[in-house]
Amino acid sequence: MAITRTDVLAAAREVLRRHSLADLSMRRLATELGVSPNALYWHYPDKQTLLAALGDDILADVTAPADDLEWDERLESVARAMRASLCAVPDSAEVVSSGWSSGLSTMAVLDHLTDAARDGGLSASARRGLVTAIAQLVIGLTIEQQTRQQMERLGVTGPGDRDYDAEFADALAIVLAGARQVRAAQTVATAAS
Amino acid sequence: MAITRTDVLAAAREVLRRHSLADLSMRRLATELGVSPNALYWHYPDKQTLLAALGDDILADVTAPADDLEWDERLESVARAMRASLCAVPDSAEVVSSGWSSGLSTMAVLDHLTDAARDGGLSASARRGLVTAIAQLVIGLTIEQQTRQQMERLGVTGPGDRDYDAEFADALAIVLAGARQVRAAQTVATAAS
DNA sequence: ACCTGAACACCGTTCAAGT
DNA sequence: ACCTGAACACCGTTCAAGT
Repeated sequence: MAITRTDVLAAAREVLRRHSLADLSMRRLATELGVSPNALYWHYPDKQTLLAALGDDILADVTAPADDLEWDERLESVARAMRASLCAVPDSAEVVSSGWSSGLSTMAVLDHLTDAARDGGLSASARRGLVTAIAQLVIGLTIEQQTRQQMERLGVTGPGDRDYDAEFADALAIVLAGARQVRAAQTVATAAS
Repeated sequence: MAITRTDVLAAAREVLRRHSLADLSMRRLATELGVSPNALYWHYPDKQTLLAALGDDILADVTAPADDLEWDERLESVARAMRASLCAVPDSAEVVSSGWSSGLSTMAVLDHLTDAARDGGLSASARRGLVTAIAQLVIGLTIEQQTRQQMERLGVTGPGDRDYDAEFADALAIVLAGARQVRAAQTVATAAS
C-alpha cells in the first residue's frame, strides 16, 4: 500500500512524541514507515519542506477564538491555544520556528492574532508589532522549555527551577497591557484631531 | 603553534561571516584552523558547548546601559544593543538561541534587562515576564531575518518585503508600553495600601 | 598539554531503474 | 504514480597513540 503525505506527518509526530527532533532523520522516518528513505522524496522535495508542513500541521488546531470575547481576550486566547498545541508535541516549537524562518510555512495562526488586533482598532504598525511580540514569545519560550524537557528525559540534566507557565503568563500580561495602552493612546490622538 | 579557545571562536565567527551556520561543522572549522577535527575536542567537550560559548562571545559586547537614562530607556537601549550585536554576525541569533536552550550559555545579557526593570520598581514576576518578552522578541525576530538574509545571499529566494527593523521597533514599543503600564498599576496598588 | 590517525555510526540527497 | 538500490559527499564523536 502506498504512503500518503498524511502518513508521513503522522509518523514524524510519533517520532517526536516517542523520541526527539534529533531522532527525526529522513532515514529514521522512512524506517518507521517501512519504506526506503528515497520514498520520502517523492512526497516532499526535502526535509526542510517536510518540517514546515509538520509545523503547520501541529498548529492547525489553533482556530479562530470565540467571538463573544473582547479583542484583548481573543489575543490571549489565541496565544494560549498556540502554546497548548506546541506543548502537546515534544520539540514542536523548534519545528515551527524553523518552518517560519525558512518561509516554507503558511504562518496561518498569525492571522487570528492580526484579526483580533484589528478588531481592537490598532493601527497597522501596532498590529504588526503586537503579533510579532506575541508569536516570538510563544515560540521562543516554548523552545527553551521543550529543549529542557528533552534533556531531563534523557537524564543529562536534573530538574530545572524555571516555571515556564508562570513565565509565559507574566510575559503575555505585559504584552497585552502594552497593546491596551497603545490602543488608548491612539484613541486619544484620534479624538483630538 | 598551539590553538586556543579564542582562536576557535574567532574562526567560528569567520565561518559564519563568510558562509553560514550550515557550513559551521567541526570538520570545516578544524580545516579553517589548520588542525585535525579531533583537536577541537581538546578545547571543547562537544559542538553544543562550543556554540554556546560562541553565542556568549557574540553578545559579550552588550554592556550595562548608560546610567543617566530612565529605567525604560535603559531597557530599550539594552534590547537594541543585543539586536545590533546579533545583526553584526550572520546566523548568530540561531546560535544564541541554541545556547540558551541547551542551558550551556551564561545568558549574561539578561542581567542588564533585569537590573533596569528592578530600577523601575517592577515586581519580581513583572520583571521576569518583561525580560522574557524582550529577549524572545530580539532572538526570534532576528533568527527570521538572518535566515531570510542567508536565503537571499544564496539566491534561493528573491528579496522579501518585510521590514525587520520597523517590526522590531513596533514590537518593542508595545512591550515597553506594557512595562510602564504594569508599573503604574503597581504604584497605584502600593499607594492604596 | 595538545594534537593526529583511524574508525564508528550515522546524515541529506540524487539518479537511474523498477513496477 | 510511487518506490527501490546504489552511491556521493558529508556529519559528530571516540579512542588509542604520538610528541
